[in-house]
Amino acid sequence: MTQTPSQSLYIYNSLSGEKELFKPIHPDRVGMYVCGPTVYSNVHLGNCRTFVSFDLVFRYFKHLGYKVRYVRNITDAGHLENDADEGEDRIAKKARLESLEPMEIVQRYTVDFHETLAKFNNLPPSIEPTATGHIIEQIEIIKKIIDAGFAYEVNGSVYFDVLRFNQSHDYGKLSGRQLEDMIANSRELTGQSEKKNPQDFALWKKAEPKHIMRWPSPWSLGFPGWHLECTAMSTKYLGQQFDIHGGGMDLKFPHHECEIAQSEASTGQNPVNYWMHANMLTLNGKKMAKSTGNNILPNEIFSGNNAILSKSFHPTVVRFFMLMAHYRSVLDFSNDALVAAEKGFMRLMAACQMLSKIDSKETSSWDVAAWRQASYDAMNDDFNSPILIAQLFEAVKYIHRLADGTESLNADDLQLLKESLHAFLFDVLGLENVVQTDSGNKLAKTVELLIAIRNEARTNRDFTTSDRIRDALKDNGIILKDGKEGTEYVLE
RNA sequence: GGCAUCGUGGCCGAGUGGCUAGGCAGAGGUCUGCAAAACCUUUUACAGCGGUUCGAAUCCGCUCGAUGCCUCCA
Repeated sequence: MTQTPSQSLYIYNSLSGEKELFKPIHPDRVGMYVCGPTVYSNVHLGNCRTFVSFDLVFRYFKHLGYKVRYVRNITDAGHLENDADEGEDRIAKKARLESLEPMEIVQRYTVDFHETLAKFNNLPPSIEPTATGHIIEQIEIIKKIIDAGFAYEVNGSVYFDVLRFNQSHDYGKLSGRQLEDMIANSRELTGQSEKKNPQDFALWKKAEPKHIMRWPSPWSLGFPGWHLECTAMSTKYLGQQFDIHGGGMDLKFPHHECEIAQSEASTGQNPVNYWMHANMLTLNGKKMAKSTGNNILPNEIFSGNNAILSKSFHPTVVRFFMLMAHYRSVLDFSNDALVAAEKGFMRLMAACQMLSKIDSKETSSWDVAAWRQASYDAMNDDFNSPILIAQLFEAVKYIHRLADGTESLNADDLQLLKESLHAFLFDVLGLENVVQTDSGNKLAKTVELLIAIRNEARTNRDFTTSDRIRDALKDNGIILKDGKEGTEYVLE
């Protein structure tokens, strides 16, 4: 593989609100943490978009030659239904509703999560820790925060003292909020909270009698707060300071704001150099969310089993559709958009196959290196996959010209084009070539025989026979395409 | 109500001051027995109003509209 061009990668940092030159803490290494799912139900398509977005980031860093440690957690405890004072643990609730052990719920939906992301061709993270596997680490962090004076215990529960923290730190810097505004705008829902202030959040909760997930701690038999697990697991595997922290836009506040507060309170250090937030996938113009029912499941798309869909779609087409938008933009899901994406994707794949049959010439009439650099420039500008894809379609145009001889490439340039295109399509974007010709098996032999018979009939101007073969094959999902090089076929 | 983001041609979706984004659809053409497919060419933009500038989709202000967060959600 040829060397990649010199790179200057810029990342939009949510904390500063600007694109910043990426400088890793350790040369040639990247530490990245992304908030994973709470495994109490099937992942919906909106969830998947976030993980596809960060899979793109992961893949691109790897492609550039970085050694990447990608940590993505599984939240299997501590994520409350509601307000931290009264809410029920999401997993425990689901377990109660389905009469299962909480860990059966966790297992079922963790498996679903992995299977679904694998269909989208997401690479598995380097480490996938669980919240329940890191209770001890979480307790240790709570102790440090208490010792630093930024947390207090009430009736066996421990809360983070946001007001106290804000006196010496900036609570709200990530989400652009002022604590005074939050206080002014908060309405007391109930007067019986044991928290000092509504803005305080739980680090440890004492378990109610009905709460079956519980662990011993210095304060009570209980369970850790949701925000704490990510602080514990990210710093354990990536260090007190690491390069990139990602997650969905909806986690910016309060979840990520609280993570910053917890880290700064316990270590005195800002934990993350680059905060990245992936935007929402909408359906009917509204955010997909489990709680509102405004969502669509990946399997419904793969099977076409949903009223808004006209047909089924391959996972890689859905991935391509997602990557046609920038990760920081809201993307609206629709059948029409998917159909358009699919057609474009197929054209890309067809050109890719065409390229393998092209021969090199003495000279090059097209500057492949410049095209390649423009493609890298797109990705280096905050992972701008839509621009990269536009570049790939530019390459498609030239591949067609190479095929009909109006442009030419010498052997080196042709090789560079093949390697680059392949790398961008399959390594960086993580697409899969799903164009099926099925060559070599029994079906292929049969179809090729029928094509031969049909072409004999066409030569003899026996169009009744030739059309009969074409129509019959079409009825069985085999489409014939008559081209200059002969007749090819694709499976529907 | 507060904070933030956004409003681009029939649809999706890039683009932070001047140079064709791209895809899909539409139109014309090439090829073909016909069709499909493929390929080539091509039309329709920048929510509204005002301002800054030689010049704005791009900067500023206002208006209208949409979305996200402010309670759990990627």
